[in-house]
Amino acid sequence: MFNTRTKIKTLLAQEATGQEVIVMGWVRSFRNNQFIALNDGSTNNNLQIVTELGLLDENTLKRITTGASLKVVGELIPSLGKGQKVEVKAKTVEVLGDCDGEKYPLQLKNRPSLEYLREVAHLRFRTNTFGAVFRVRHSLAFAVHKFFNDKGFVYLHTPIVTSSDAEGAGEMFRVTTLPLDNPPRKEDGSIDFAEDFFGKSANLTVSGQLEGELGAMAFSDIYTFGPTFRAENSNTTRHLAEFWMIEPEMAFYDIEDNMNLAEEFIRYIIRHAMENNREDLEFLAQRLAEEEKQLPQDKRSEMGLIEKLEFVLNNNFERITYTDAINILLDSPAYKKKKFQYEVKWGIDLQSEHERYLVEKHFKKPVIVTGYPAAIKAFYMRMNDDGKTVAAMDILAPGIGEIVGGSQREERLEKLVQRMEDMHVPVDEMQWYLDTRRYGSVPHAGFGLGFERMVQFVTGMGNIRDVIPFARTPKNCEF
RNA sequence: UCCCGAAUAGCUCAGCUGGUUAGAGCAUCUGACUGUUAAUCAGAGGGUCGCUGGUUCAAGUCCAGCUUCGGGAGCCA
Repeated sequence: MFNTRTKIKTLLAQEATGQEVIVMGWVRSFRNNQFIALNDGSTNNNLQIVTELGLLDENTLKRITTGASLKVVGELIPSLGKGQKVEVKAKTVEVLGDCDGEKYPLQLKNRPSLEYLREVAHLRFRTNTFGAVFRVRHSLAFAVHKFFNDKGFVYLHTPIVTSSDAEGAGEMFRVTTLPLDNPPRKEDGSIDFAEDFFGKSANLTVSGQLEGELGAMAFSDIYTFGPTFRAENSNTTRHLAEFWMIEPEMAFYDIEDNMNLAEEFIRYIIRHAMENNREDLEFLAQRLAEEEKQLPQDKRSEMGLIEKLEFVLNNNFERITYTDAINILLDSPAYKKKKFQYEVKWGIDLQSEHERYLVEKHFKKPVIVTGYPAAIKAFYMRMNDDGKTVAAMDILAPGIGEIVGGSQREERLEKLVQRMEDMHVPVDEMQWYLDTRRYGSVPHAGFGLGFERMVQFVTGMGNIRDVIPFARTPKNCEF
């Protein structure tokens, strides 16, 4: 058995009584031919390994370079130096893997930029920032499952490859095995997808919601948590071509139940990270604070990262209707001073600048907007009694914008079919979906939460490409 | 896709209104030192100035196109 080591996170919490320990990890720095800062990814804190002069031969000393991997056997003792509580006095040091200093792209003392690290994304996990980000990401993902599991939701795996293009959530990636240079064609010259692998045109999913509704009609409460794809040519700090989405769907829920669940859910996973990743979050808060020092005073956030998260835990989200939102905007000093680039009037879709104003200037906390005009929302959203608005809800977060989009679904068959026809959704292809409304239809609701945007919110990272291990964006599919 | 900005050493950046051999800090390598904490000290190596074309006696510097990156907008989660 090779792995008899103790992880560094565990060792740093132990009482140092000179007990023998085995540690393995990667060299972060090597000072004075004597002091190795070793990291194994279990925590951002390094373990100091002390090698007494003369312990190691010349050759081994030369091989202990930044990035090299080591196996160290030694005694855990109280540190003689000031920077750390405990350290390991080495008995043996074995280089497991060499790391050529001339070629290694990560020399951390250079404080490489986030942009540069994106180019070496295969190595960036070894930095403090990305170590913290991806431990927090893991923790949030774990909390997602724990939250829903504890409430009795069924984790339903909706398909990645679909033939349905009804959701209209965006441009889709086509999945095909047809030859690109010479596809089979029908008599009218169009491509004959009957000859394709699935016998019809297929795409990568843009949402698991419709399939999720099928599950909710049997299990009552389900959720999906999986990759989602949009072939939009979006070049922003908050869009990816491949991202992870959480989509719960609940039978016997109305729009208010839906909002309550979403709010409880967001608080739960943030609290989980706060309780389990405190050190990483404090490191990220520090990083963010230093980054913001570069900004002019008026661009800096009023709250630090930790305060912001605590604020979200301790304050209810503001709930307003779309109509209220429009009225607040029309009454705002920003509107009167003509600060908005886009027109404000009932019926428009809220623009980024409007959402930012509501969230960051007016309420200064997350806001849930409900009751959007039917014309600007998807076909499956339930029509309100006014005949003009639908039971939709968006949760807007400071700095990120829309983090959740959800609705109570239209459970009445005739109204749903009418909406589909009005919005040119192919009713014939959607009979399987309409069956839910034919056979024991019930009021139900659900929402979608973009996981990476949540990770951005919790870690304070400004660019969504820095919160997913390997970002897929237009013109970029490395690694 | 649109608007703005950027691209100079492995990294982070200087390089002014065009003018000899393109600089700094860090990293790397060599040596010294040895309880260091972004260790310190001395020395060395390292560049097709993103690509293509143009203007000019002369282009890292000016112009055009392209590529990539960053910020903002749209689309959205």
